[in-house]
Amino acid sequence: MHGITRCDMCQVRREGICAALDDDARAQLLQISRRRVLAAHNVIFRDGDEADHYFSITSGIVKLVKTLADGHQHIIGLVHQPGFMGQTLNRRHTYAAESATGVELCSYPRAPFDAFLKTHPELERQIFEMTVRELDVCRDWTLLLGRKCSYERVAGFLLMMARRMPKAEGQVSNTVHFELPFTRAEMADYLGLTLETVSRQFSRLKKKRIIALPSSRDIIIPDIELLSAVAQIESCSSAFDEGQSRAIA
Amino acid sequence: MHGITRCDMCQVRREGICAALDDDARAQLLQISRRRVLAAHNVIFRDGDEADHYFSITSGIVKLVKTLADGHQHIIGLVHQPGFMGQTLNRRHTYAAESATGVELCSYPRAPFDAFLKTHPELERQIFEMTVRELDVCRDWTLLLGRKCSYERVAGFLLMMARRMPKAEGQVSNTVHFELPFTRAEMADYLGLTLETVSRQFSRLKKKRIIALPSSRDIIIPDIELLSAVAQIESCSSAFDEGQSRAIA
DNA sequence: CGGCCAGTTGACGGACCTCAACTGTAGTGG
DNA sequence: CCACTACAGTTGAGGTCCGTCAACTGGCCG
Repeated sequence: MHGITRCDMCQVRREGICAALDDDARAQLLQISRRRVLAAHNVIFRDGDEADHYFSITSGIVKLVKTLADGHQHIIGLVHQPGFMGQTLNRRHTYAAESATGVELCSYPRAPFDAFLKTHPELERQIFEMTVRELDVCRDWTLLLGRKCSYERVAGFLLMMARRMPKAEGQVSNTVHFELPFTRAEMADYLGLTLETVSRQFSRLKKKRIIALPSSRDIIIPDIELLSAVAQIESCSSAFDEGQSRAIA
Repeated sequence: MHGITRCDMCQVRREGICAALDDDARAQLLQISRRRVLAAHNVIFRDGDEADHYFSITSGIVKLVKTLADGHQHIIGLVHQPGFMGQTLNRRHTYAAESATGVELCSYPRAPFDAFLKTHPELERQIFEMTVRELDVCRDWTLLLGRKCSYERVAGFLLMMARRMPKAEGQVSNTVHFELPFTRAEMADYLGLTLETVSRQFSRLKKKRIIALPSSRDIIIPDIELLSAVAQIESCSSAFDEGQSRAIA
């Protein structure tokens, strides 16, 4: 009836918000959507902008950023594909969003999307569930920021990235290999550290052979279980024992 | 038809989840709800428990707590009245909930509540909005934990508490007076600090006359704007200049 | 009174920040 | 081809904020 739409090519049409919709509803939503393809480091919206659009991330990673008065940035969240942004009760955004990698997204003007939501409770349900998941992730992050030392934070970050990497077919090995789409400074802004500290912890992880770094963005994790153990250490000093881990007092 | 129900006495029936419901629907929901009244420091659910109930907090404050392997606790969130808990996609809770103050709540078994939700999208919408708000709060908290020094964190915490205090009738002054329902250790667990550091920052705030402490739990904030300024400082060292604040380089 | 707990304060050390120098890589243009 | 620049990243030296350990105070209750 509609012929081929861009939805048919979409990587995430069986995930994300569209997973909740049947073909008809998706075609209807398509009417009010606008496709955007962004290179890395482009602004999607700014802190203080009118929150007049919703966004469905179909490819890539988006940074949610607060800029402090002294110019420092803090990344309060990452939205990976398939993701959704724009749920807020405020009239204006309280943080900025920019593409961390190349990003593809569908944007929806607020008013017609809200109207569509009213007639499609299954979509609202889906967005609700995605929001609940984000809240869980955010709460876990407060634990990392509040209670972990720099070594554990960096390990935790790499672990999160590794777990989000699509597994190769029939992948069973513990080895993960991926390219980091972030600078040391960006990771620092996310981890509540400085870029120097992040770099030092990379060096430490490398020295202990928990990761290998063919180049600075090229991460090989020989054994993800090992990395996971490092990320969960709860006594900071034990991270500094070479080899044996000390019992916790 | 039903005569007087306990909902008629409820402080928050015009807020929280019940605000979304008309009298009939509320009466219906009442059928599956169970009222619980808890003193401070009682467990509502434990980390790892089956997530088989939802909870609507009608009075008091609930702590969401993760216990680490070394016995330390971290408070990942507070739920104030009117609040809602239990939205999770996991079969089991990933943190514990316990009353921080005296708490009154309505609990709803998961299955019938979910069924009720299906027929009352306005309630789902309400819970969704409350979840979005919590996500916003949680993201702001990551900024505090990731980028603020102990002085700012304690100020930020007091500011949050002060803002949640119900204003007296026609209150226009900048003065706020309330009783803290937390020990220094609990605040430390929330702020990612130690109880000693929290205590030191209380002393500092007191010495600078930003707060007054008739007793250790009795907080008087003479000028909330002043406290707000302290909480938003973005250069840590400037917090230590007595009197003048240094320009940020 | 004595025990217990919350809270305060001090001394000290360590993890992380700041400042700085240096390396490596990529892009530009003579 | 080789400066020259620009930027990401690494590494070191030194200072400081905060955690650890400890002693002390004050209130409460049996």
